[in-house]
Amino acid sequence: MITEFSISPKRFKGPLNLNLTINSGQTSQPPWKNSDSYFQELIQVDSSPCLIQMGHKDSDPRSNIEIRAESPENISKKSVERSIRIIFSLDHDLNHFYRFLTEDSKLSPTIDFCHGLRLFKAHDPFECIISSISSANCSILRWTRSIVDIKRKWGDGYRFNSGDFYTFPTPLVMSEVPEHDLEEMQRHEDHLPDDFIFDRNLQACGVGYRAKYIINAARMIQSEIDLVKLARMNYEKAFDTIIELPGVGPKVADCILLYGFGRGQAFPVDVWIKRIIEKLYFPKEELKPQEVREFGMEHYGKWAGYVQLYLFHYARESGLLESLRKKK
DNA sequence: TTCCAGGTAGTCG
DNA sequence: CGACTACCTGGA
Repeated sequence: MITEFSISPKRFKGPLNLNLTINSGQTSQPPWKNSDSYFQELIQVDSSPCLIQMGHKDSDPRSNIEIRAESPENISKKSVERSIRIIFSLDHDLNHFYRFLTEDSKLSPTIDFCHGLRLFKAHDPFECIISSISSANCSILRWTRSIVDIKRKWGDGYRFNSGDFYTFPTPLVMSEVPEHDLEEMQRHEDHLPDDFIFDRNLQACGVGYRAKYIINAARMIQSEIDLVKLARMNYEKAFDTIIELPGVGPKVADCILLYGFGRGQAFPVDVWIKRIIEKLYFPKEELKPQEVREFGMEHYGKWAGYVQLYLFHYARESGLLESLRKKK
């Protein structure tokens, strides 16, 4: 079944830059496949697989967003639109946010560099959790490639005219994946072909020492940690719960809550955000990551997540990042 | 070749 | 607690 429709920019507040949003390295998921100025990804809509293809008409960010949804099941346009509005944060009022940025002279320069950048939220919270764990101490290029690899190896595949797409595997599937070559080999016991290639294990996806974290996190989500309940908890309770997962420290926990669960008050602090905040607000002193986190949450309130996103992207594009490099 | 990338877990004082 | 360090991997 195929559904096509468009969303007028009049139906959300403020600009949207799809390309910027999708490719800004947010740990919700890897970038969507880009083909011919349209973006594609397989998502779940009403628990059914659905290939989304979307882009601005004539690649003009001010024009309608054109959307095509294809699914083996019957899916309503309304459900598709609801999913897209969530993933691309179309219900967030960026005009309101830009007024907030303008009030702080430290933040106002970010607007020009980030015009239309929105939170790129998870279409699968579990994928976001594993992505965030994989991103720790790792380049964006590498963790995104790992996630794509994981989907191809253990996700459910669907074939469309525009290519093959895969879901992210469930916690149950991930909890049973071999950690490394040795474990993969052991599972085959004694009937191994001579030309056997070890590639259906987690470390072969390039996640390195995080393989152990990922499998154990999947097991905990499978058994004791209920993501549905997590979504209903207040922030600190949810933070205390999710940080119990192996490989999840404060930065990753805040990323999961921001991108995976849409908690805008999250302020994930990595080394760059720490340096940027120090540079802008505390030029004479050095803060601890925890102090930067508290500063961000108190100072930026419900916009903390966006400020983090904008500061990071701004610093990266403006050259501020380079000037802050190697101080350690 | 050596270094570093959007941190975390483990150890030690 | 706070400070310190090892850690997979691959691109520059």
